[in-house]
Amino acid sequence: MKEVLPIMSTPISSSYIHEVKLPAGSVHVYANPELFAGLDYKVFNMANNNLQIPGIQYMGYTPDVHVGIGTCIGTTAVWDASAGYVSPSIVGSDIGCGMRVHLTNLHRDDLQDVKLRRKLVKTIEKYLPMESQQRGHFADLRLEHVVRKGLHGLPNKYIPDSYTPKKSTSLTHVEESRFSFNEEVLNGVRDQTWGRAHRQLGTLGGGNHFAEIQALEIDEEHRHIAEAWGMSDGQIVVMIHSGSRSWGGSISQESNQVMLSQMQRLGLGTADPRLAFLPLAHPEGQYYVNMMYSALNYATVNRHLIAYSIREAFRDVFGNGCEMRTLYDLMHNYAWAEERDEGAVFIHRKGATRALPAGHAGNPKPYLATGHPALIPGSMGTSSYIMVGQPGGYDNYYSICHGAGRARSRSATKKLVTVDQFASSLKVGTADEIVVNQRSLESILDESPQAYKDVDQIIESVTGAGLASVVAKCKPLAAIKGAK
DNA sequence: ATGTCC
Repeated sequence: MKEVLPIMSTPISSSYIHEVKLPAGSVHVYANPELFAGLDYKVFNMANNNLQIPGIQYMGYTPDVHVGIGTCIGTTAVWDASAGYVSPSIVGSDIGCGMRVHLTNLHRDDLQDVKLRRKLVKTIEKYLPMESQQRGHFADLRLEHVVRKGLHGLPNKYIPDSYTPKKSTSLTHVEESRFSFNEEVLNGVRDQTWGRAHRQLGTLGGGNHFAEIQALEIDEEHRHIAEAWGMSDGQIVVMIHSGSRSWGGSISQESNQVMLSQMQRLGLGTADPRLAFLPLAHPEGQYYVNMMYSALNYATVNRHLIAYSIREAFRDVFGNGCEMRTLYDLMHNYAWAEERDEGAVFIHRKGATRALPAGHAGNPKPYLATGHPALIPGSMGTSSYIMVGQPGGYDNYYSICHGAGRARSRSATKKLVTVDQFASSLKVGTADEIVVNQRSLESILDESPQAYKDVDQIIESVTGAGLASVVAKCKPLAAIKGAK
């Protein structure tokens, strides 16, 4: 592929916000000077390809941006909501991939003993289903109800706080509890796809997906928000990172192929032959949007069920008085319509988290006054963050980072990092050990912190650019990774 | 990310 270099880069209002002008248009990059200087030129090459899609109104990069298939992870791309385009490449293969945090009534001191952390991890392994060894978990669930109705498709027993409706947070403290769509698209789904997706419900999956037990460190400046959200220093929380498993995977793959062949017929294309897109109004564009929404339902329910299993394990270890209410569930891979000052727009976020500020009408009701929690995972063994949006996010359509951002490929990481180095970053063998469920660290070596950029630099870029603020830092005590 | 080749 031909190398495309930025013609000009102009700082906008601060050294943290850059407008990079390319032959096909411009991309706004939110990054501190150090991260900006270290960006791979390939991300600009990729931006230039994406800017060739007709009618694009805006493109932004978050500080954790890195090369992906067709489109960088860390992209926000915007079209008109009625006359625009949709691209599975700018959603990402794991449709609905996202984060969830639950608040417990336990304190860091309760988990001081490394043996107790080991017991907790073992118990979570017992309750958390694995696709490869199903033991009848969730046999009473109808997958069809789940993909059609999201959290509202679950029987009451899976809404753990449903017995106190006024205090229930399972259905209210989420980005969306149900995505509505034209359900006719489901008629064409193969039996095998239904079956596999049902077996995978409530499972973590591989790659960078995880469940972590963390302890909170509240940011002094935003303590009032933490308190309003029910968070306190040393509080134990459960953070979950997962997506729509093979349900969303097959939608991505099939729509990519179908769209690329339709594009050929219509004479559409960019310099990147893998970059798939079609007009929103095209039947295959409509098909993708509808199926994508079913995957957003699947992904939200999947994280909910992972939390349900972990809650069962916590109650097994700590007794029935152990609470685990939902703080929030939100996604970083999707496309949907949003209202703006200028009218309705169709926004893609690929590895970008929406962080709405206080008072924004897009907040779910419980978070209207404060802004909703924006959940940002760190790399394994490093801190994660709970943030809140700031008004300065408007220009970037309120998108912030989605994590540390990969610094090197999985294969390059495996060559660079030894198992001993990984073990030492997890403090294995010490009283502070971050207990991991996997027996062989080698199998998840490509997830070691050395594979990722420094999450603190990413967060500093987001706060420095005025996009969002840190409400709490989350220090990991134990991590559960999915099986390969 | 992933049914890592229906």
